[in-house]
Amino acid sequence: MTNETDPRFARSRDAILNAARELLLESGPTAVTHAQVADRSGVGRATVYRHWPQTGPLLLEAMATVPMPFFDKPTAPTREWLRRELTAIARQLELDDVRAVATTLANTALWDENMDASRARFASILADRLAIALDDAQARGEITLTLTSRNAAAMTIGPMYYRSTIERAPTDSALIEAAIAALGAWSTD
Amino acid sequence: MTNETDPRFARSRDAILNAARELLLESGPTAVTHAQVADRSGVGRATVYRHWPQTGPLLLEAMATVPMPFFDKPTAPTREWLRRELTAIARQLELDDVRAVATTLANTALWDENMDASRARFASILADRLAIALDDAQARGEITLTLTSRNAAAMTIGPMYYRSTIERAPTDSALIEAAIAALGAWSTD
DNA sequence: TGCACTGCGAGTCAAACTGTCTCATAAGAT
DNA sequence: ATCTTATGAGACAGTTTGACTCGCAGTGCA
Repeated sequence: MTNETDPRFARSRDAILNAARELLLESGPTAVTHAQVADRSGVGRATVYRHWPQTGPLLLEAMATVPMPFFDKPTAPTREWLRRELTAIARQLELDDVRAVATTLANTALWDENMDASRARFASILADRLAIALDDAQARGEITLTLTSRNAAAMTIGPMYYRSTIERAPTDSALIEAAIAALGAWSTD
Repeated sequence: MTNETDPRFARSRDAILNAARELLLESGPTAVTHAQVADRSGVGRATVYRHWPQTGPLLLEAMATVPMPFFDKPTAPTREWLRRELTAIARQLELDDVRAVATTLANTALWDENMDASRARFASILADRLAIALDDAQARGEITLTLTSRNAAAMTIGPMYYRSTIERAPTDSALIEAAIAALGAWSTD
């Protein structure tokens, strides 16, 4: 049967995933078909079927190859860390492929349960990491939260996400600062 | 040729649009094909082609039949009006069809310029209305904005949009209050 | 180096789907 | 009552889809 370690297998797999990612970025999720992926990757059509009999999982794995913005391990002071992270996320959201993956995830998840699981995983990683960082910061007296820490992700990423996907414009630093300030009262020292 | 006022024409058109909207809601934008719309609407396949030779414009018009949340005409006091409007938008975002239209718009707009024009129109209506209302409120001394009024839509709708489309959970009132507070310093009288 | 293994490309094939056209019908206008 | 015209049904070629073959060649092992 299929040997996962065979270099030929790995080569085809990579070529297919690359082509799928390119197609998603250039023409959207509907362009990720067996035929188009085969053409683009130079791999035979039958080979694409062998690796991914359904295009859904292929699209899912292709999306996973795009590095998505996450909250890195928090450092002190939390406010500076948060500012850095949010700025990085804002910059990421200006990249075409990140926007493509994010909006495809949000949209496809409404009808595809595998995609929905992926969305949920992504959302909870972001929410968890930020909540932990903020709870720690509060414990250290850096901030007095006016918001549940579970609301922090929506409050900070939400505006940037809306700005880049609906308003389709870059996020300015004023928006980031306002979001940081909205989390609670930061101690000024 | 085609007579726009012919009741037969209007009947078919309505049936087609309804079927397209239902298909979008149930199975996503890829389900809006001539064949499926014809089946669902009970209209002949040729008739669907006669009305909309391309499925793109059909999807666009079908989406326009879903009532999307907008900022209504502002009333005083602005803070109460804003709270009411945001609460209404949050409730709208919990409806499946509104979420389907919003995320389909954001996603499809990345590759379809007609969809992108629709997205831009929608975004600027929201941003304009809110900006005008807030500038007026500031002129009347109700608030001192800490944010450009152009940033207000992203700051207020963004968190709710992220919450409903990425985190897939209802918006609580604390999130709305925090967003309102983040706009600036409200006069307390 | 030579051999056995197995993933691969190319091709075939039926089924389904797409887009276009024709034609008889009946709903609607006059 | 008669003319107009949107419609449904169906035919049709061209394309796409998904499932197979088969000979070939890259790979691991002796």
